[in-house]
Amino acid sequence: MVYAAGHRDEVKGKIVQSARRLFNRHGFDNVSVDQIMAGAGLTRGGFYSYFESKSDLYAEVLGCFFTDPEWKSCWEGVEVDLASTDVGPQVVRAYLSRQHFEDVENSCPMVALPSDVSRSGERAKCAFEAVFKAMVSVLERSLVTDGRTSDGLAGNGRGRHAVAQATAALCVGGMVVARAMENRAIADELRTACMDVAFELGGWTRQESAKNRRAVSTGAV
Amino acid sequence: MVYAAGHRDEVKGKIVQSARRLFNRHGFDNVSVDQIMAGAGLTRGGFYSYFESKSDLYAEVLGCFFTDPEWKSCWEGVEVDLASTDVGPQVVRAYLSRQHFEDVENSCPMVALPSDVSRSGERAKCAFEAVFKAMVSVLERSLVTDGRTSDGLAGNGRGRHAVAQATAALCVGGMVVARAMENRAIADELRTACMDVAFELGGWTRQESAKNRRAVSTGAV
DNA sequence: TGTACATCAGTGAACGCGCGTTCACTGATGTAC
DNA sequence: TGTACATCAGTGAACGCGCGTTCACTGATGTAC
Repeated sequence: MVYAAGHRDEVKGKIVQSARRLFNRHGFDNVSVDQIMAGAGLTRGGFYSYFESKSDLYAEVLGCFFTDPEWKSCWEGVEVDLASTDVGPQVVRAYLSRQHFEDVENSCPMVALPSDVSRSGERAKCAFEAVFKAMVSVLERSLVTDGRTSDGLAGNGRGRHAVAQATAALCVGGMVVARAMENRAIADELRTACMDVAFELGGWTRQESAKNRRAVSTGAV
Repeated sequence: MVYAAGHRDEVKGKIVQSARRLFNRHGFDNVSVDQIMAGAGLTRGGFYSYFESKSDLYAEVLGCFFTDPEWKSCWEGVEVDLASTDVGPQVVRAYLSRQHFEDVENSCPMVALPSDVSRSGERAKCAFEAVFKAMVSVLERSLVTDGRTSDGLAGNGRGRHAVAQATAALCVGGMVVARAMENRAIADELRTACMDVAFELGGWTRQESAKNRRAVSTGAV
């Protein structure tokens, strides 16, 4: 054996990570195979011994966000403990954080690539859907519905799931819109507004929410 | 004068509309000048007597959504009466409707092109921001906050604005995510969930909300 | 009225460029004998 | 131990293609005289 076992897997991982960063920043069509391979420390010729085509890589890149059990790649540097009981507020806070807003390269693909995926094929859409389902599932588990059952929204299984879905859509939508605006102050305001409402939807404490608002405006989160 | 006055404006409008449909469907980079001009019944050569470059056209296309005072291009075929007092629920219902979900060509640019815009320059982002501000403004005017002032969210000017911003982000996010998913049933479920929560945020009646749910599931809206 | 000319929106061939993809080759390493 | 060979990850020149952009040209119409 000329190369160590696992060598190919390691190189393939480097290519995927390079592609992930570049796709997040520039979109699928504005990134060339040359750039991806250069980002992995290689040259273009080797690409096709690892992937069938550029589209093939695209699907794999989107999928890797889901297969990563820790979702680390989404919010690198933001601590989220999935085993914690208040994982919901943690996820919302991390998702709508200034860090996630600014770190485009390591962003959640739902924020960086939604319109690209909606124009793509089945594989890309399935990967996107899996990421969204995972987010909804995490939020649903930590929804606080006590005392809110009377409003008919969060009172049963269907309602809990619906509220979790909407909360996830609110987080994704808030970030997507914030990233597409020119005025930074309005983008910050929007993130805060979405965080407040997401906390209300989740039934999480107002203190948490107020803490978030301060954190967003001072840039600490 | 060889051609009638207004001829150039009319032709320019045709090019912009052709570009709008094509950009919405395929994104900026996957549409060629040839295709745009063909869609307007012309050939490529004439393009540069109307626009400085393809990017120039892009900014103009995004801007035209905002300058259109009726937002007709966003929800063609869905009736929204901006003078009506319950314009809020109307906008939410139209925005999250099956028609808007399916009619990609005539879609709101915030749903069809958000990640493209976030990678674009100042002009595109300003146009996007203007569309979002217009939507927030419409929603804010028809928020019902009576009886909700005690919760501290919608009790003052800042709160009303924040709730309107979050409601808009929820509508945009719900549609963006729905379009990027593979499973149509889950996309429908998500639209319904977002509509219910948006109605709750707006303080609009539950009957309206229930009506929406039926409409979504039967495809009537 | 008729002829020559001016105007200008639109045409389509051509240019240069970058991209996705292919493929003959390199060169470092392990193996056979 | 030494020599010839096999393996294969990675290289980089080359191909074909489509794109954005340019430009000399066309042809329909109005105007001058």
